Parts: sequence; structure tokens; C-alpha cells
Amino acid sequence: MLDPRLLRSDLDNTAKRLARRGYMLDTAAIATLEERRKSIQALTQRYQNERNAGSKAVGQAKARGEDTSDLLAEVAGIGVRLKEAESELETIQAELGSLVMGIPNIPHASVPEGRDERDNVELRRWGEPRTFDFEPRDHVDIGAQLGLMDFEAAAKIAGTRFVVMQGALARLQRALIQFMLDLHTGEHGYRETYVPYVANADSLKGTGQLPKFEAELFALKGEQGYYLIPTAEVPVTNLVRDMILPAESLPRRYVCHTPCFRSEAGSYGKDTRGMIRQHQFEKVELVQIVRPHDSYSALEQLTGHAEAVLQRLELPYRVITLCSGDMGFSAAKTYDLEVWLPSQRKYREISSCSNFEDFQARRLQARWRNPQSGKPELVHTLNGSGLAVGRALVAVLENFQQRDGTVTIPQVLRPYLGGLETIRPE
RNA sequence: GGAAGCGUGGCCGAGUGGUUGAAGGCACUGGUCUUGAAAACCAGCGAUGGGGCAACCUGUCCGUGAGUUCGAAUCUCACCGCUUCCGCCA
Repeated sequence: MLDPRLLRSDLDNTAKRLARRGYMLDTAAIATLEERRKSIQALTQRYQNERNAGSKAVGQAKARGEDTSDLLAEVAGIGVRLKEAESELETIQAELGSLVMGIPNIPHASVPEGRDERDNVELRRWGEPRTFDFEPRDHVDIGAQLGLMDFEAAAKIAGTRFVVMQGALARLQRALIQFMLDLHTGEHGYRETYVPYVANADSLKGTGQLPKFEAELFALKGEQGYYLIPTAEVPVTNLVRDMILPAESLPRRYVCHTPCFRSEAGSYGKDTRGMIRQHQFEKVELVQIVRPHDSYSALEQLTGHAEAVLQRLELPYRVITLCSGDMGFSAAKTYDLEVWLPSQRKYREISSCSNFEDFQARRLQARWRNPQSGKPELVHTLNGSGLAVGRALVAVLENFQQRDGTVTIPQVLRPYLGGLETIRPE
């Protein structure tokens, strides 16, 4: 959520900054609503003040043992007008509130101008895509040939966009998770965290998935308003909801492995084959809660932590700065990591690292006590995949495949597979 | 699932329906004292919104939401959460 003060005192400039990401702020509607809000709020407060004073006078008169019937009648009259004003104010504020909740974050000044993914800017590349002396297969064929990846079985159990894996392949996925967790906890200073895979509406509002993106979520039947988490970002970032954190506890760095559930509504034609886009996938997520001053250096650092995973896995990748028009709703700046997929001869997204500045923190009421002011102030939140495990598995299979259909296991994963060097058909 | 109890400021904790934003304590900040520190003593110290160039004025907040009342932390109802006991359970 944006600072509502921006809409009151700096409306046109805010609209201009939002236009960079292709969002057209309806300034006229907001200005009108704001004006009504202001006058009705002033009126409401005047009535409240009169009623309070009147009621206080009643109390004082009663304490002195005086007759209060005249006073009572007078104050009762205020109550009626007050109720009207209050309910009107409530309506306007609800209207304004839902409007504000629907406004995306303002792009940081360093974010390149652009409309969509075509305008994203490549920052750097790492590693050399391998040259094959045979036609590289995609992960679906590799998995089928190994006899360890079964989409039909998954379709029978659940439907499309799910997968069943077995044997060394299932174990490889587990190894990837373990390796990532060990790296981030052991070398990057993150705290391993286990969380619920179900979240309530308040939590999803806090991180920005609700109210705007309910269609992307799996909702659980029942009255509680539960959803399956679309990313560990939701439960982990909500750890600091409604908290005032001591300054010395910042930065906080959390790493968390969870399955992620996404309905992927509106992506029916995309990546229908294989494991790239699934309703359920594993992810290791990095979350940082930092002082506002530090959030942009934290973004560079966090992105580096995600990159380290790819480097250790010896997977070629590039880093992209998302342009203003391609960023997610809550982000102020985002780097995507894209891994090389030989079968597609393309780099494909495997991590997304974002600084949300105070956008999530404001919804979450996540604050810290700034020693300079002594006051609670909003923290900045960041997160990034470190990494999407399903896609990392795809990348390992495709980049390390051999002519004979076997897959060499990256050195760094072998200790997690009991020293296994090659995955062969079972 | 059944029964009982409880949700108050950063933390602990008091609070007969009436000048209560809320006693007291801890923590924190400033000061006195001290060679320095601690202790002691003194003072300050909740959050959040609106209006105003400003001094300042003012609203709201005692788990959440409704209700009763001129007036609610205090009474009623619902919901949420926590604790304890019983039952069930990996």
C-alpha cells in the first residue's frame, strides 16, 4: 500500500511516477473523494467533540447532584446527527481504502523505463552455455527416459500441471532443497524457518496477494477463509506483521523451504509441457526485513545470494533488471535470474528478487523503533527465490544430460545423494 | 468435539458505566550525584489519523465486530486468539 499522504498532498506527481509502470491513476476521482472525506471528517469530529463535552458535563452535574434532564436532551440530539455523519464517513473511507489497496507500488528511480518484458535490461551473464555434440532433449523426455518422471500419474491423481517423481529424481529434488538451505544458513546468514502452508486473508493482504489477485490462489473450502500459500513469502514476511522490532534485531534474514500452490489462472496457453509452470512446486525463499536506509544494498546482496546457488550448481544464467512495466504489483525494484535451458535455447526465469520498500510493511504494520527519532517507523521488506527448486531441477537435468540419456550430478549435490555421480534409467 | 478461564501501552500489571489515554512497575531517554560505572534520587516517556504556514486545535484506539447508553476498558451478543481440564488423534 502506498502512503495515503501521497494521494493527498502530492497527487499529480504520484500519478506521474505510477504512469511509468503503465498504471493510470484516476486523479480526478481521488481528488473528489478526498475533498468529500475531508469535509465529512471535519463535521464528524465536530459532533464527536460536542458529544464528548456534553457527556462529560452530564457526569460532572450528576456528581454534584444536579438535575441533568435538559443537558441529556441536548446531547441526545447530537447523537443522531453524529451517527449520520459517521456512517457517511465510513462509506467514503471504505471506498478510498479499496481504491488505495488496488494501487501498485511506485517504481524506484533506478528502474528502467518500459512497457513489458521486451524492455527488460540484461545486467550481467555468468557461465558459458554448454555446446552439445547431440540434440539436447528437454527435461520431460529426459525424465521419461529415466522412468522417474510421470505426468500421467499426476494427472490421474490431481490434474494437469502436477508431476510425480520417483527414485533418484525425487531424491535429486530433495538434494537441491537441502543444498540451498545449507548454503543460505551456513554462508549467507539466513535463519532456517518452518511455517504453515496455509494462510488466512489478513496474511495475504499483508504481502499484497489479496484483494487483487485472488484468482491466482487456491482457496480452501470452509468458513475460515484459508488459502494455500502461493509462496513462502506470505507466511515468512507475515512473521513481522503488527510488530515493532528493536533496531538491533535488524536486518532479519529468513530462509524457508515450502511447496507453493498457484492456480495459474490466465496462463492456460503458457508452458503447458513439463515442469516449468505447475500448480504445485517447491521453492526455497529468502526474506529480509531491513532498515529503510539499507534496503537497496540488501537487494544487491540478496540477489547475489540467489546467484551463488546457480554458480555452485554450475548453471549458466543472466541477471535481468525488470523494467517499470513488467514488475509485480508490490515491488519497487526487481531483478530476475534466468537460467539457461538448452532445450529451449533460452534463458528462463528461476528467481525473482524484489525490494518492496515500505509497501508491504505498511499493509503489515511492520515497524522498527528508529533510535534517531525514538519513533516506530516502517521497515523495508525484500524477498527472492533462492531458488525455485522445480525449475532448478529442470535446469540440472537439461544442462547435465548425456548422449546416452543419463544425467551427471553436479559436484556440489553429490554429498546429498550419498555420493551418486550419475542418474541412470531404473 | 465438551467444560472453564483469560485477552489493557515496547513488556508486566491495576482498573465501582462518568473530567481514564488509562494507577503502579520494568525497559527506555535526559539530569543530579560519582574519578568512571552501578545504585539512589529528580524529570520525561503509548500508538495513530484529520485540520492549520505555524503556535496550536481535534478525532480514534484497552483482541475484532456489532449492540445498550447522554456517556463503555467496564454491561450484552457474535467472532478470533490464548490457557487449563476431559474426549479423540499422527
